[in-house]
Amino acid sequence: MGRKTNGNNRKKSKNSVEKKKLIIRAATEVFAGKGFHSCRISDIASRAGVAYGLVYHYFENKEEILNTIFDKNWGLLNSLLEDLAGRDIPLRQKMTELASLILDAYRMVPELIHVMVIEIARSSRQLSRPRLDQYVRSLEQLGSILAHHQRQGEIRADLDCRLLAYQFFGALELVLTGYLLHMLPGNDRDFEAIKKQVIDVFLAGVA
Amino acid sequence: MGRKTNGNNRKKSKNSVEKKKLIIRAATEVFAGKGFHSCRISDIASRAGVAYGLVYHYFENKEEILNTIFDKNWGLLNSLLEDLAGRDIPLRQKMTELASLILDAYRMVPELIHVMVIEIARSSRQLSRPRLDQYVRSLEQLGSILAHHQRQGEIRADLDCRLLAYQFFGALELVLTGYLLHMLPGNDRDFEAIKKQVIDVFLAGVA
DNA sequence: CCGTGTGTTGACGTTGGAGTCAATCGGCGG
DNA sequence: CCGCCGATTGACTCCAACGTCAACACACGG
Repeated sequence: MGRKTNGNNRKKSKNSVEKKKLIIRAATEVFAGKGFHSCRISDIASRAGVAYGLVYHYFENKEEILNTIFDKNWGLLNSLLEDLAGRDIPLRQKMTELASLILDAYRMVPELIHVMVIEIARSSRQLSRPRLDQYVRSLEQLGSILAHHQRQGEIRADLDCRLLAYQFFGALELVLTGYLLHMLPGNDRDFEAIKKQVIDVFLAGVA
Repeated sequence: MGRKTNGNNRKKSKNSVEKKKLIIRAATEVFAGKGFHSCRISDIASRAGVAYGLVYHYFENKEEILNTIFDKNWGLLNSLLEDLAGRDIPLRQKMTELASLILDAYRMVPELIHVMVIEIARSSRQLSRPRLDQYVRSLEQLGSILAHHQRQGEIRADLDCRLLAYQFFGALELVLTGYLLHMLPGNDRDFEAIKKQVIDVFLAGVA
């Protein structure tokens, strides 16, 4: 299968990195399709078109695959949030960028988002500590962004911003779940309308 | 263990009904503690203080236990929603009753709510059809309640009530999750404040 | 007082699937 | 051309947990 191993470093061939990605992609699809718990390593291997044992060559176990998927992608969300915290733009624009990242990501790679939202976020008990911390960090970050705008008078003073962050995230998340479970029908035009409504209602609610 | 089997019907002694409840209670605690997937039947049996095999005397398998828990309690939610749909009271009062049912239930039996929210609602793939249907039905019911008030002019005409239902539920749910995962601290006083804020923001947002 | 039933027990057989590993492949450097 | 070493394979071992089942307990009716 491998071709030229060009002048990279010796330890990891370029090919090996590709293989790892291949397995991650396959795992994402399988997790989305059968769920994390009910799929077997062999499902991932055969979906990726590699031997059973190879999965263990690249990953400790199933859990580590899930963690890898989570870390890489949740990191994107966190860095957007950190970025937004530093920028001096209207609240609406911040909320729009946040909602866009999440909803657009779904449009691009629905299986990935399925795994992120359904399989990981709510596993609670088996959600390993680092995972939970990232989750919490996102919420806290959003909370402090909101608090900043509250000081500017854009948000009513009597509201708890920490709680508001949970409310907004929750609303976004269940709307997404509706799509994931095919409860809500939707095409691209609808998507923009949804984004708009979620943000409008939130902003009108806190103003 | 058994005492008098009084003049009940012959098939099921009163005692047997109690035993079944005992197992359900134990299962709820265990599910909440270790998660549905990672707990064993033997965990439930020993928590209930009964023999392993007895669990199979009362239930087909682990899945059926979960379904039993779900059905009984989600039914309560659905009947409240149906009730609210028929009553002629202000929107605020309806939302308050709904939020109260959910949040107060948590205050009474946190482990149960933990299982309902975390373990069941988001299992999606393995969520058996009847379960999913009940879930959807609740959302639809709330959606039509909102639509009714929209016709009365209490909700802006440009909003999609179906989507609003998802937004409200989602907000409530993630706030609850915050508590369940101990991300949000809370005592009884806070609880009322939270309920108020979630409803206030929603109503202000849709008005 | 025995016979029948449901209630209850825990050891046992089975199995799905995780994780191991010895063997083979294949590219690259020498 | 050779030998090394990472990449790759899939058969095999092992075990946890499921679900079964034969036997025992105990209450009641006859």
